[in-house]
Amino acid sequence: MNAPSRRKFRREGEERRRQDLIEATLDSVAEHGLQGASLRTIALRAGVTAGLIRHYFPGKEELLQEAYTTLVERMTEQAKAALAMEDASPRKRLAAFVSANLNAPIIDARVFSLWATFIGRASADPALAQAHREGYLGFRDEVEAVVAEVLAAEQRKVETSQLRHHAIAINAIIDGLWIEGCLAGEMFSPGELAAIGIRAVEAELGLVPEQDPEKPQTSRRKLMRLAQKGESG
Amino acid sequence: MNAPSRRKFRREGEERRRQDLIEATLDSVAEHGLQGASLRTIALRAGVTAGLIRHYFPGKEELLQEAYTTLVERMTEQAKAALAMEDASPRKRLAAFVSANLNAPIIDARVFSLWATFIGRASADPALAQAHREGYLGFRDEVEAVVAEVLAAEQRKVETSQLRHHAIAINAIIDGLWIEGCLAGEMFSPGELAAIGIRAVEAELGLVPEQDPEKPQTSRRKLMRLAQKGESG
DNA sequence: GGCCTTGTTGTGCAAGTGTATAAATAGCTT
DNA sequence: AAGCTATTTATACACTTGCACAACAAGGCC
Repeated sequence: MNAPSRRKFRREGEERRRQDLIEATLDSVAEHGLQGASLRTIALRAGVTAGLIRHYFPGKEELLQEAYTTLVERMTEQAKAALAMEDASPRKRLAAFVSANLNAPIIDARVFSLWATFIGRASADPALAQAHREGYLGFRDEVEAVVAEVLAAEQRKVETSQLRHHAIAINAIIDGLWIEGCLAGEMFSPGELAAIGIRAVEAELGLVPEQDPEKPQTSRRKLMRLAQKGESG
Repeated sequence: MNAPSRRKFRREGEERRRQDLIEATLDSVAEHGLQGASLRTIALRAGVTAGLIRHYFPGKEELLQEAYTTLVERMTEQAKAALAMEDASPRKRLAAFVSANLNAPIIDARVFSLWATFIGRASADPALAQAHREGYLGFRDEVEAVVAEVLAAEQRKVETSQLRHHAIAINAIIDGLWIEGCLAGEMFSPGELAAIGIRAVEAELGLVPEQDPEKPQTSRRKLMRLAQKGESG
């Protein structure tokens, strides 16, 4: 009779369990920060007991590192996916890329919380720092590639240093707007951030605003004034 | 003889002690994150014993909140200080503002680590979220004010919604570059980030690039091409 | 069915946590 | 010099933490 009644359990495949544990870790960190993400909390969320974690990970630190790596991969992968449209014009692809990065699901409070929590430790933890840098540089390279295509399509030649500067600036625009959207999404109407971002990116590249059929004179006048000032200076 | 030899101590003024404890808290968080910032660690750093903290703060949470408030105040204050130059032209002031935000001491790994650590908890902690929002909106209002001055000096009229969009975009540019500089300062040559930022901001506002005495034709040609495209579109 | 491997649970432990509170003493007041 | 008071130390406590390990049972294999 009242045998200690051990908890029933199922044996899951290794890959599945590891992924569940990583997901539970990310959930815990997003909700309660690194301090609130204890092995017991994580295990509870994953539907297992704490001891099991040690069977898949050498220690807590390794679990957190794998969780962060997973997060970075997921973020960059999602972001780059927006560049996949092969057929569209470079300019349209760039706009789609910016737009995708400034809407759900990339604009997301949970992901931002995770990003900030981990990145805050980057200056103290070389492993985190490197994981970030790789993700960042990969992202920037993608940006630089599209920018090069856009400028080529506009038949404009720029030096490589200028290209790099464009990529850095555009990356900053996207990052900055991403943060604002994640932290205070309700302050912006739907699509507003994307519109701001696209306009800012195109301004950075010196692209002529697309003709607005409503009032085409505006941009024409603006351009004339620009040219005039150029002559006089 | 061997009396238990209690530790010697000095009585400091309340203001001084509170400030020391807050500074020790910020140091601890910057170095080891929220998880590593225990009362004992903080007290050790401040040169007191842990029990004393309870004499100045109701609990750990309140100490952390005051520390974060202090941090935000310090950051926004420093940033706004760059706008103080009353005599310069609006455009020069804007450039100086951008430049100040993209150089030391505002570009600083420790401050960034603190910012990220705390902001990562903002979506879960309403108090942190509000502290951030107030600081952010204050900053953006400053940006918007300078932008308005700059555009007025250029005799350009823009709607208030457009003004807001400019401020949001410029804010994003500064934030994004600030992050890049804090996380990977050594990837940029001195002044490079500021140069990128100023150019991006001026492009956002549609300001004509300042005439480069070395090769003035370049920008003139560029402007002519811009104007031409405007005519044809 | 019975066995074996190993994924999984449960318990134990030392170290560390925030909080509470008693004891001591620094420095002002008189 | 003596006394007071409030700052500061020190200790206690209940609780959590990461980690180690022994016991167990799930599910494949023969």
